[in-house]
Amino acid sequence: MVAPLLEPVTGRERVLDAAAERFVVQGYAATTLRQIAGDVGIKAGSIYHHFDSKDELFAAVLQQGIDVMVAAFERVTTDLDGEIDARTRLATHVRAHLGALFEHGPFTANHVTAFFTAPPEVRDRSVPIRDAYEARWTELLDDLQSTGAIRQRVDTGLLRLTLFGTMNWSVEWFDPQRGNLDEFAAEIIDQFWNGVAT
Amino acid sequence: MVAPLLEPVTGRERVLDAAAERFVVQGYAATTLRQIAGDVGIKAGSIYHHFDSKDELFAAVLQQGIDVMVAAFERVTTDLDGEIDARTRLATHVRAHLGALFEHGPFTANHVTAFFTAPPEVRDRSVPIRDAYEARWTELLDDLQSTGAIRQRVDTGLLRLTLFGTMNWSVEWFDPQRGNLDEFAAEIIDQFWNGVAT
DNA sequence: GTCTATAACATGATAGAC
DNA sequence: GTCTATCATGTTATAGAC
Repeated sequence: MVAPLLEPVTGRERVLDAAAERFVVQGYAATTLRQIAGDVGIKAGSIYHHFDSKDELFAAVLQQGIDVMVAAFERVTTDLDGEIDARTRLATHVRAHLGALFEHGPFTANHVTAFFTAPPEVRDRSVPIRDAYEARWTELLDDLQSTGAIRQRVDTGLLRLTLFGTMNWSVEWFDPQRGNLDEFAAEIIDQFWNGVAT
Repeated sequence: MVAPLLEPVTGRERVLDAAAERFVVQGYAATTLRQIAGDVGIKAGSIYHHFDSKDELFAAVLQQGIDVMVAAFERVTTDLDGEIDARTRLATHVRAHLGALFEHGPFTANHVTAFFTAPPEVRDRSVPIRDAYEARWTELLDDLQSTGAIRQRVDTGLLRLTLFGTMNWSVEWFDPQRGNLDEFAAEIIDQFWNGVAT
């Protein structure tokens, strides 16, 4: 578990942190503004000074989650500068994605556990936010294919969805306390890279 | 779109059908009992004559969805009797799973689109229901591995989760009106079976 | 300007009498 | 099945404290 860079100081940050915690374990519907307010030590109505609605509050949580994911992706891209081995590049980004999910607090995990607990309007509004991150993955996979490391027959769009499905779904069952994230990432890569057939 | 085998006759069935439709497009929280009651032509309170709570109603929808999935799996297993080609067996089951999701009404799709919109208690209570279906997949994959068709190094538990992630997530973006379900299933199998590396 | 409390309203889930 | 009542929750308006 990596501690947040800065302890929340403003009232808005405190509300945002409490909301992320509640949403990720209880989901959108089961979380009440009175609970969040109680966690922070204020009244429900006061939340409306910081956010226009429960929807806006949840959207802000998702936005911060994506910001963390994008930052993790960019950092790894920089670290990989000069690396040409395709499998290493893919594996490093997979590990970074899993790290963001499991090692950077409740904001990123909300995209998996709570995203679909929100009303459709909120989800729809979050799609463009996610697109920014997904575009980086599409670019990566297309690049790996253009250099010849990934078979031409493979649809990189489908591959991205497959990878995301595997990585994100793992939030539901993988326990970083018991399992090793490095080994887990390695297993996923082996399966995707080589296939399952003998 | 395959029509339901029987038109709903009892009041309970009518409520269940209306609920499945509402839940799959609006999610759990955004669906009100008044909407469902209105669709059927009764009052909200009257739903409690058929179901003990909104939670129970949603759980019943999920249960029916799993029943359809299990039935589809069993039917294909029977059809495959004598088939020994491992890739064909896997591909046929993948196609059956996708068929259940896209061609058998709103009940099955609720397990993807609405499952996580429900409060955690409802989700937790549905896990055993899903386990019955997932156990059949585990058995299939283990069998394919024991016959030597799937590499020993592959974790069949992870493979099942990977396959489920890919197939279920496709509900969010695959449009059976535009795409061909047979070709889609074939692409997935190719990717999983052979891997993506050159 | 920034943050919060209070009170009131609308809607929805739910229980019970009929 | 309906009808009525109750309680929780999102939301708004208003006012008060720093």
